[in-house]
Amino acid sequence: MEAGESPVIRRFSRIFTLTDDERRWLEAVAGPHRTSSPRRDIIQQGRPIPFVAVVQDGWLFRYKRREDGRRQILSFVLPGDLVGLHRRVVPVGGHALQSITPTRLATMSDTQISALAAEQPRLADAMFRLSALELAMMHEHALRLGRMSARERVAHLLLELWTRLRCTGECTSTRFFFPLTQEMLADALGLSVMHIHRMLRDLQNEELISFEDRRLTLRDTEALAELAEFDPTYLGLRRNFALE
Amino acid sequence: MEAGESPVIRRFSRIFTLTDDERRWLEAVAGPHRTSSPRRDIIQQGRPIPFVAVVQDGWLFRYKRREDGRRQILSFVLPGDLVGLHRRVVPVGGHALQSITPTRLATMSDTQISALAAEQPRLADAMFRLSALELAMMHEHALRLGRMSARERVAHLLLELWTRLRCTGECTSTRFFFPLTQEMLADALGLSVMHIHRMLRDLQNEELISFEDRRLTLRDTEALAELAEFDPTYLGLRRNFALE
DNA sequence: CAAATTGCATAACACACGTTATGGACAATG
DNA sequence: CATTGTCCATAACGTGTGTTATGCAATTTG
Repeated sequence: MEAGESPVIRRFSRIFTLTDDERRWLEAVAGPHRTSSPRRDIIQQGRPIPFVAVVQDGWLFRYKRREDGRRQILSFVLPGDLVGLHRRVVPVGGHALQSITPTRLATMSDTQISALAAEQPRLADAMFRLSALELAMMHEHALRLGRMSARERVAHLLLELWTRLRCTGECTSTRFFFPLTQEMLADALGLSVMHIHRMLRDLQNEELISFEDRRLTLRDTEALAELAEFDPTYLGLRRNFALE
Repeated sequence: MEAGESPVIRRFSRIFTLTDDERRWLEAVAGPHRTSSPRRDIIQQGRPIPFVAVVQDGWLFRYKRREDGRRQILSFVLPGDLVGLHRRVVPVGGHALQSITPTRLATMSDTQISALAAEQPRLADAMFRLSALELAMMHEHALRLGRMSARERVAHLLLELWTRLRCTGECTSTRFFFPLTQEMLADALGLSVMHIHRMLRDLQNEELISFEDRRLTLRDTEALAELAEFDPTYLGLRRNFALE
């Protein structure tokens, strides 16, 4: 895995070894780039999905909002992830997509997408696999929300984010840039801001994690993984990937 | 929508009008049928996905189990639903599939699946749409688990099941066969059995629902929908489908 | 046909987590 | 450069939901 490659290529490289042709195709597919400042709704709930794109840079999240204002964050979207993939079959999205940091998306035209299956069947498979992975992450998210304690939920989510970042080379140690607010964590994990705060304080006091600046350090990944029963196989990685 | 048709055909008919050719293809695609008695694991967590199939009859659910024995039910699988769709790209499943009632599955061969895109592009699209729907239901499930009260969760799930059953013609009134135990509801909704019991008792006392035999009656669907902010558009149906 | 298990029910008690209130550091804004 | 808002922090208190115990009818099992 070379430095300087786009996150998509690093992402696909995890699935299989890319041929030069496929590599070129992936580099060429990126249509016009769309940039966005932080805290902008890029796709709105109940509105048409405007494009298919690959995240080149930045963090985002998908969320649903209830009439009374309560918000549920469904998933975090990191560099190398795809958005809007279901545009062709479900033109109107049931959830919104919001940027957390400044972001850069590489859009893909509808014609490129529909030509994919015929021209690059292995890449089409890889995309299918990525969308299967998205479902698998939602399954794990349901497990977190339904059957984990607050403490476990926090630890589990932090480990998932760390693992996904390492998977595309966005992170190479146990410290990484962490732009999520406590409110976002609360809305992702089905908890109150107060309680997220308590859990983060506890984990810090126990020296399992620490914050400096806007950076998070996982000080004892094994203890965290045991605490949360974290097993990254659902991310399409082998069991001990997190402990390398 | 005619009686006696297989649930798959009724399901696909909701998406678009099937040609005679497509109808024949769908009827022919059903390979060997697999039947199962209640409470059997048909697919096991961490084991290869043995086949792709359409549910012809019966209720099932997908679930994950934690090391300490706690269980999270991810989704309920009803007649007309597809299972094992990701087999080709993710051979090992991250969750199990269990039958609730006696079930009948119509399996589809791998060659049929891979020929689908070329031979029946509209059916392939419909399947893609069904898998997008599965993701949308997981999103709604996350919303239930993370940001609804126990009372709302119960009402919302009952309405979802009712709507899905009506969608394939399994149910035509507000009363339907309901094989879920309180334990299953608890494990689906992230609650304790005791609390599910409390909520069901309350809803019964308020005459919003009632049970006779193993049949559930929704006595006031509008009140339930308002209570739970239920809006079936995420099921690919128009907003007021539930109130027809 | 016993025996064991499952599903449902009621009650008392416990606690994990939510709510509300308040303040301070910092960043964004006019 | 005030001003406003955001994010984080600490504290006291309230409650929705979990836990444990127990019984009984219906079902499954040997």
